[in-house]
Amino acid sequence: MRIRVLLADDHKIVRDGLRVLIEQQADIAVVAEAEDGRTAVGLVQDLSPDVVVMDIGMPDLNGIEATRQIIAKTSDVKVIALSMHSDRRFVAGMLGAGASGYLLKDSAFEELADAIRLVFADQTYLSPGITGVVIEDYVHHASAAEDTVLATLTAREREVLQLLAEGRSTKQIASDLKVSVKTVETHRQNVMKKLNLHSIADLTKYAIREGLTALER
Amino acid sequence: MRIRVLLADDHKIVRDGLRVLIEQQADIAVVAEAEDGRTAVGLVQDLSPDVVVMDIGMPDLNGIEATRQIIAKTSDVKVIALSMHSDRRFVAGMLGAGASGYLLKDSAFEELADAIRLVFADQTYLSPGITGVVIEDYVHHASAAEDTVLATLTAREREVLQLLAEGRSTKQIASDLKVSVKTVETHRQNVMKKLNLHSIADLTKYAIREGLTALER
DNA sequence: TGCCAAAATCAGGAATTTCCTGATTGCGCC
DNA sequence: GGCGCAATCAGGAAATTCCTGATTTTGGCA
Repeated sequence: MRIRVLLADDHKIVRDGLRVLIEQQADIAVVAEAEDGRTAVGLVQDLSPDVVVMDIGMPDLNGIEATRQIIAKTSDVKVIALSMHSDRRFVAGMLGAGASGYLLKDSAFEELADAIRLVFADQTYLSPGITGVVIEDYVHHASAAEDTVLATLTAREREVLQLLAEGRSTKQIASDLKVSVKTVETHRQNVMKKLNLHSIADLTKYAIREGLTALER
Repeated sequence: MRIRVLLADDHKIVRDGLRVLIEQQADIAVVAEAEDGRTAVGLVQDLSPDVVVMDIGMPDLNGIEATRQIIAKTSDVKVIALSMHSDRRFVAGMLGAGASGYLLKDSAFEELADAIRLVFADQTYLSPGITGVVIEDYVHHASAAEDTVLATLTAREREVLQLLAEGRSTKQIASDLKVSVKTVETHRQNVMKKLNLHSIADLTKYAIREGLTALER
């Protein structure tokens, strides 16, 4: 039986490439692809793959939040982060969310294949460039991602914050999340109160600084 | 004889994927890879490939500048831009530098293969999502690579944009500028129309990119 | 297992903002 | 003198925000 992998990355051409590479491995198979975090969470529920290869910078629901939700809901699935940056906040965020591996996109594909096998065997894998960051934080017992106030936001609040910072209206968000407008409002108000911010502009800047949304379009 | 392609992208795992995909095509071959723009320029000199597939966001020498140099030095080579964003500045920059194609990373791989064949046959290729931007610029004879769209905003509009991006409410801005709320509204609407943005979050990101407001607090 | 606190959900109603259209005034410029 | 553009403002419907309060779900944990 091959190791069943779910690919989550917002760029189709990147998924196309990874899929072909993975399919060349006799012991690994791609069972599905997702182009955003929310889709990934749903697909994991439906298909229970063995391993999720997760990009961090995705629209709608980012990789960290998606990982948090996946790990919370599913016991057995492993997540490998596939990221452009070695920024400590992303590393700490993904590992804190429960990822078993962290790979830089600079890596050669062989590393990804190895990482998939390792995490499937209940081990962990970090890109060489990442281990340094982790060890440093460990040594300074830098309580991981957490000094950030972001930690005080609940998962749902972070989700709403990200969508707001992506330019969605309250109504759109309510529809995306399938809850009422009033609920979304409440979440936004709680976020504003917790962060002591009072406008969408300030929320957006905060989200950018925290890596919840990208500056580019 | 296969079409000889040079791959330039700063993420090895992405190059790995693209290479495998391309090698599956009977009529296309990858002759070399570059992980930054400067290396790409050198390799084109040495190998004179038929087509260069060029990422835009690369270290050292970005894709736009690299393309400019390649086109200047080599007569026959074609360049296809492979980019994450449909931002008009990147599109205009690459096309202005002499690229024959512009593909979004959202695209399926088949599009890239088609694009390679097209530009090799002296034609051009634009991703569907890109054509709109180009046509719009063309219609408004927005002389392509022009200085930032910001130039098209009036002084008053820039002023309002900045205040919005700083988190002020419409009412506050009206009071600051000593004009009516309605006037501020009109300015904001004009800004949104000109920039084709539809939320305060997007306006804020734009203002940050243009240096109208700072990310820090 | 049963209870508690936090999280998530929703509502009512007043104030504010947004959205769309249309209008007026002043100013430079050919 | 007329034209285009910038800046100003209005009306009115729709949407959002702001504030308060309430119910249901959920995850520990004693």
